[in-house]
Amino acid sequence: MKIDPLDLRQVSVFQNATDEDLKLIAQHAVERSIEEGEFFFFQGDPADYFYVLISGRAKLMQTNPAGQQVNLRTINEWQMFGALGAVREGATYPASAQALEHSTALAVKSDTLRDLMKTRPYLSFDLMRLMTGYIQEMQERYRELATEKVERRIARALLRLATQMGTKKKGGIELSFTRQDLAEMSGTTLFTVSRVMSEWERRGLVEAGRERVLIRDPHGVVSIAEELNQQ
Amino acid sequence: MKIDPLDLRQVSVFQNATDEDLKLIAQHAVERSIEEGEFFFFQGDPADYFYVLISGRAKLMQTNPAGQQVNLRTINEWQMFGALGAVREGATYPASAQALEHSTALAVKSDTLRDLMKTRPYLSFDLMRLMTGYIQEMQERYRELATEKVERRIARALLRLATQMGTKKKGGIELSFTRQDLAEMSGTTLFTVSRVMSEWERRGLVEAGRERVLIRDPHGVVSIAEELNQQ
DNA sequence: CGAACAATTGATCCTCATCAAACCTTGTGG
DNA sequence: CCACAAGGTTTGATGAGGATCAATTGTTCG
Repeated sequence: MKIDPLDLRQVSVFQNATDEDLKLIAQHAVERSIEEGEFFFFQGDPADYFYVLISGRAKLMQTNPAGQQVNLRTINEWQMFGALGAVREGATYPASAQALEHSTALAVKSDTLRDLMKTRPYLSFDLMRLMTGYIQEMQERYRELATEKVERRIARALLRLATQMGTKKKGGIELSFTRQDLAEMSGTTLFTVSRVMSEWERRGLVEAGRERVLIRDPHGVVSIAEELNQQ
Repeated sequence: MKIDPLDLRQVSVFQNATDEDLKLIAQHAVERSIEEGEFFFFQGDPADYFYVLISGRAKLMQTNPAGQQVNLRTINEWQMFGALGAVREGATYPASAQALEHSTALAVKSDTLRDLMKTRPYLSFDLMRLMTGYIQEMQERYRELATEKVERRIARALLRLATQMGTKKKGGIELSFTRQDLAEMSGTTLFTVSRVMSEWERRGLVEAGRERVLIRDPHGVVSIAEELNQQ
């Protein structure tokens, strides 16, 4: 699959890049395709490349020494990932990137971006904008995890997923993921997620299936996520 | 209190700045002193200024709609805070900054930094380095909160505090904070922190007092923080 | 049809949060 | 200098919220 360099402008960090910038980046890019379950990189690897996903879906996750995982975020087409290494020379990836389905990404040497940014402030700004977004999201999720009850956390994770990768179907918003995925996204276990989903189904908020959830009543889910006096 | 502009080089983001840069920033800076418990800014305020703490201590914290708080980090002298707004025009602070003691900070219009960065890539890089550091720390703390037990989280919070603001005394490392602070830092309650501290004191790891902890056996605390098979 | 894997459900147990009461420590004002 | 107030800390009792484990039931795909 050959990529038109100008397609790279869909990447948020490259929204203000010139055509020349994009061509230059494309020239330095290598395409990498991997199968479901395989990894683009592992936590701890030297962060010599950053990636742009051009097809498929992946997830960023952290693992603790005991092997338990948490999902940091899911990566969709035209999103950049593994870019933290572009800033610190000699850095290592702070998380692992695993394909959720057959996926293809462009790999670009971190130096390339670093060099470009030296003379193109708009690139730095757009990358910083992305970073501040991550910081805010992580801060929020941290607070959530520290202060909110599971049901609400699951509701939030579901809504985040819906905006990130939900597809509107008749009757609601369709999502595709396992209970395990959702559990890792909300800091709980697949059992708890399953119970909560069953309860929601009973209440008519969602329709659950294997690796699939249809949100019938988005407003109802929002009200669980937001409701104040969750005594 | 008048500040020598060159002192600003102690700020990590300004480590590579020229003398002229620093003078320019100093010219645009306003000094603000506040008392213990008061706020430099609140979560949700327009982020028109970034700050550099020049004396005292402060904390960054997030509050949820119900009023529960979590501590994101403590701010020490010559650290920058509230800088996320320097990137996004029209942004609001994602957290509140409260003084832990009488504190003074330089407030600088976000625009100033934004304009400087347009022509000084080293500033952008140093700010990005700071940001990637935050992202990594938040990712780690998020994982901790999702997967580790309280005792270990408290141990980690304690160690983080020790490196950030511990002072070596004979017999150990001395720290100054309330149980409540530590609880907010590790996502638990002051009661649990108190119990854990008592237990550690019984084991000879620490010596606890009012608003004060002396770490007698740092290695012992580390082993609690790291130990694998915390079955 | 069978194997592999996702999901459900029930039973049990454990970690912590919550609430209440008492205790210490520090600083202040009479 | 003592008494008292304010706020930090400790400790106990209790219970809820979820994790964990086990067994069973879908679902999908070769």
